[in-house]
Amino acid sequence: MTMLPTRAGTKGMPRAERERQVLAAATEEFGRRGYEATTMATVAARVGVTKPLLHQYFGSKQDLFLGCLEPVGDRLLTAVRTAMADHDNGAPPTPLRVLRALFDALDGQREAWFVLYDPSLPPGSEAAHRAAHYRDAIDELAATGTAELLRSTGSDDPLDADALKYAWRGLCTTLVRWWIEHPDQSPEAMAGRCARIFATARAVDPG
Amino acid sequence: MTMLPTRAGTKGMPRAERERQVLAAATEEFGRRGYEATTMATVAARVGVTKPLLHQYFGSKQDLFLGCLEPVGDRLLTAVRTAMADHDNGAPPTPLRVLRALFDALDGQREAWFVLYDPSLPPGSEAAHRAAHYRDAIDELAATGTAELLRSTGSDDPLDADALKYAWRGLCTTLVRWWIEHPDQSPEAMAGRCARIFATARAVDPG
DNA sequence: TCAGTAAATTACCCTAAGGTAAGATCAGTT
DNA sequence: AACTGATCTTACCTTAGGGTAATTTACTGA
Repeated sequence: MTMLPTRAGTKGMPRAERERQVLAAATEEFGRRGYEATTMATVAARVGVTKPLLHQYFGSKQDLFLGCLEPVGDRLLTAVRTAMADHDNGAPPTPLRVLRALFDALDGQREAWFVLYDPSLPPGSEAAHRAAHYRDAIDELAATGTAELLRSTGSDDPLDADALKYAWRGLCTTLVRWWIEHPDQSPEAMAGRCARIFATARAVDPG
Repeated sequence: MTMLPTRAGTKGMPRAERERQVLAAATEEFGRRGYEATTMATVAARVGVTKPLLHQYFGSKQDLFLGCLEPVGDRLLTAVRTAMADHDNGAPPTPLRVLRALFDALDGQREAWFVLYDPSLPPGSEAAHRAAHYRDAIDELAATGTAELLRSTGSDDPLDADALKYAWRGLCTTLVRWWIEHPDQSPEAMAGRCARIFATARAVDPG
């Protein structure tokens, strides 16, 4: 009698399921094209539905974006957090552990990274603030790692620390982008490749 | 009698001068906000003029973009080319020489870098192709540098080479972006900072 | 002084896209 | 068989922005 979580409605599928579908499609679309270039109609079409339904279910375009941002941000943040926490003495160095964690967390939906790092979010908007909040939280974690490094080389310039943190963030973004362009690469393969690349970079003549 | 390069016209200024003004403003705007988010009206307003004038002088929005792209692309390409050419034996290592050349070439108009690396260009458009052409030309130069490095570490995976090239490009982009957020930093200061950052990165425990 | 020309603007058109209102379609219930 | 409620669509409104046509303004030179 009571229809608790039963499939309901007409032609389509229950709301919860449709919402999951939409969020997956929107995350990929926002990540790939960016917020500005993504249209509600396109997202709707991807799941075989029309625009008004998205508005009924999620509200405005920005609300839909926020719906994508939260799970992605949480997932990435905890991935980095745990990767930095378990530093067994036999484990790979922290940067590689973090990268490996990111690749694992993004596997299956690699574009999700760019939901966090979308430069086309309306400045000053709720979406921009929330995305920045997640970025800052991740940067915070990165900062503890880089600070350690900087002490070891004797640099105490705070701007150096900031730039290094920034460079690390940019490097992660770049590597994820490369990964997206090479869909056949597994997270493991990527982690190994990063290790080799780091080793190569270390071979630069220090002038 | 003949009015060769004389100041002409009415209230404003001669066309050549206005065009230079517009190109400077548009380059900054395209670089800062990206192609999509830049509006003709905004660029026009920046130089105290209205939209139709831009169309009369440059044609379409894309034409205006191409007008910005060409000088920027040429400037950056030759900067990198010459930086890689003069490797005296006492000089800093190639990556740092290239960065220094970029900072010098971009000084006074740092956003110009992102005219080349704008992800919001209409896919398949003339603008996208031309920008890609410049990027590829610069990458080509970078590839000769990274290939040398890779030989020295024994890796012969072509994907490693591609990823390294890609990572280098991304690192440059990231460093320029940091620089834009720190307007008081001179090119010299940036070059020095990059050297310190590289040294710090080399201190990562190789696992 | 008056014609010619360059510089620039006002007023307009058209399309794309965010957003909404109202109705259509169907599952299950009574 | 009619009702209820969930799903989903058609048709529409509104705004922003690229682009154009026609006109105005003012300098220059005869």
